[in-house]
Amino acid sequence: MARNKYPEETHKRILDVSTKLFFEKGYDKTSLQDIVDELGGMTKGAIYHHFRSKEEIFIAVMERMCEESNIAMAKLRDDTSLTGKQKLQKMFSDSLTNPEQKDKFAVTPNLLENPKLLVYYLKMVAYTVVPDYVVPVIKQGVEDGSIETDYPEELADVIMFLTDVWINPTIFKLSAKQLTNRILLINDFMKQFGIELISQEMIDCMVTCSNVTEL
Amino acid sequence: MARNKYPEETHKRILDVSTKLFFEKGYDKTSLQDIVDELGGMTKGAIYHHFRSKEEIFIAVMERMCEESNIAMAKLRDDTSLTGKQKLQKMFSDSLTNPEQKDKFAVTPNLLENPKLLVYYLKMVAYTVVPDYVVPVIKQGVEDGSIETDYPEELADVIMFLTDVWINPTIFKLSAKQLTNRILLINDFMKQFGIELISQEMIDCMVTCSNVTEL
DNA sequence: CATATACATACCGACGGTATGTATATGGGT
DNA sequence: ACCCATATACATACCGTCGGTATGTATATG
Repeated sequence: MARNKYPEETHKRILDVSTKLFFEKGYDKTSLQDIVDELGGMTKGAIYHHFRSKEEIFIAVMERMCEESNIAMAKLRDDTSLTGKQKLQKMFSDSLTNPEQKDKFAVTPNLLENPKLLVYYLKMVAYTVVPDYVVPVIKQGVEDGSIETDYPEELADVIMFLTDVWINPTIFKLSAKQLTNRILLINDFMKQFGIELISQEMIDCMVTCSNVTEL
Repeated sequence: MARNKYPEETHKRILDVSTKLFFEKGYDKTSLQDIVDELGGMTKGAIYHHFRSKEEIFIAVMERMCEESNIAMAKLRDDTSLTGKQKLQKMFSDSLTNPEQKDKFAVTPNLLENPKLLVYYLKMVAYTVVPDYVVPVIKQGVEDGSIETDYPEELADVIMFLTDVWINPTIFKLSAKQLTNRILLINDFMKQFGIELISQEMIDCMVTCSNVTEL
């Protein structure tokens, strides 16, 4: 039993199992033995044939997960039929309803108990999503007159920080009421820049869809 | 060589060395052997006599570090000679100039490379500083008329989140210009609630005092 | 002087990672 | 179509280091 015909299947299975465990138990608390056990009848040798380290598995897991949403954001950014403001609103609503990502993060008990994942997420937002997707959209909004600001970079950053981190129930446990209030506060903030990011129906949707702690 | 006369000295030395290493190298990358080596002529037995685990050392390190600033914040909160708004402004300026905390965080290359420390910091802000010190101050501000908001809890949270996390150069690398812009944006935001958190001289002070990356 | 304390020493299983062995799928020559 | 050298896809055995524990021992203390 050596030399499989379809090594890419094995590669994918390792990533699938690792994804599940990293999100369920956290990176630190997932050992390579855990991954081996979950793979069923495969050994550490197989894993280290496909990946050079546990860290490399983690990176591959995260990159595969982000790929899809990044493609979607790039498409939205390059869409020529929408104003900057409309794109920003769509970005926000998409981030709330992206089913695949939500499913994966749903099994994470709390990102604060999964520091490696949290840090990857923060870096991803700050160093990729903001500069590559949000800043261009806001700059477009400034040009087409739908958004008003003297600091497009900083505005992009604070928007993503508030919407992706501060009101993220995967990071901070929030009751439905707390989440609603936070969203209302963000909305007030955004009005300064001519943006109503969130409609009332969206707030209702978020509160019901998100895995908030019930009162 | 057994049974020291002054065990509390040993206890303190372990905390001192651990503090240094946890901030310099990060928690994960600091092994107990590193601590033993840095202690010079002491063994793991000594450490495990004073602490039950590496985790417990970390908690003791962090609690000792936070103790002082928490006492200061409690004093400020219970001061009867200031309005809520004035207290909030002082809290903010104090957090920028607290010398002891700054010294310790200054040696940290980047909190994003020190996930355990970052998470402790986030939890500390969200679950202790905000509810115990900032919310009472804002509620007082609402009562004495110096602050206007319908959501004191959420306002307290977003203020600390923006000022302690978003513009924290220990977490996100920022150039002097980026930091200035972020502060201006926060200031605009705060004006909605009748609060000018930051004066121009404070901005200058922050930018020069903070360990920002120079252009 | 008995005891509790403040350590030192020796040891443990689990961890991430490596070195090496082996069977088979693959591609090139005939 | 067949053979064979080679690269590949693993399995097995092993390594140093990690956090943590069990035990031994000298000394301060009451």
